[in-house]
Amino acid sequence: MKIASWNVNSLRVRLPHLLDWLKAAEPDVVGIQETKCVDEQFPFAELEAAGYFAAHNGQKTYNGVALLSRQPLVDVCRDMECFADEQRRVIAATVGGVRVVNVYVVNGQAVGSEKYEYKLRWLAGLRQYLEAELQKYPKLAVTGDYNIAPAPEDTHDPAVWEGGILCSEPERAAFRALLDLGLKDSFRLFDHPPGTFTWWDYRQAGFRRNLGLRIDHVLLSEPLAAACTGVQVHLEPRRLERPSDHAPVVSEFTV
DNA sequence: ATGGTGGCCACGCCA
Repeated sequence: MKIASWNVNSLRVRLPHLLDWLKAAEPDVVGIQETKCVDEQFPFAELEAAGYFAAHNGQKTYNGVALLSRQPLVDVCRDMECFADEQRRVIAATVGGVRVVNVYVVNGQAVGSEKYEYKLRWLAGLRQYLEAELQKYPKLAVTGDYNIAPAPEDTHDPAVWEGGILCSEPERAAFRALLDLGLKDSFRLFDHPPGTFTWWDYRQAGFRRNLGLRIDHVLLSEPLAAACTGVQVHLEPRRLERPSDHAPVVSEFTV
């Protein structure tokens, strides 16, 4: 079984890339972020033809998250009960006994900004939400664009990034608070080459120069972490013409 | 040099 996370930066633009990648990678479940479309524009038919059930929590222009699955998606939920939010950033569903929560965490723009304060409030809400989900579902996977690089080695140049947005201590503390619930950063269960990232700025030839960050993560509860056999970043879609600025992250399981 | 690239949408916002 494979559970993946991918920020596609507009699903309508990236649908051909997504369909090609689904065929090549054969993930069982995919959390998609930044669909940037309303539910009426979501390509249910194309994804069904590709063999995937889908659930979407969309809005116009910004944000928007979806779950794709080869098996039916059960008990779909589109908000965090404990945190009211007009922005569409969460979707959760149960697939074959595994609860999958897919999140698009607030970017935060700049440390100290209003959006940054919203990001920290949002992450506190996420912690509370996931704490309750873990009570209900021992097998929990949390896919997402977290917009947090957990450690200096998750940046191409700590001198540039440390203390700034995506890398500030309060953001990292909020990420650790999620792990403190009993979740594992699945990527760190395995060894990876230095400079393994999931996002590269479109500007300044960031991908070609590997000026990246690791900000997309699949967190796993203990039972799933114990069954996880590997985590990979798929660079192929990032090499294409008109790519998303993010690459897919795939966690693989024995079951 | 406070730029730069891209998506949305039609100008500025957001990342």
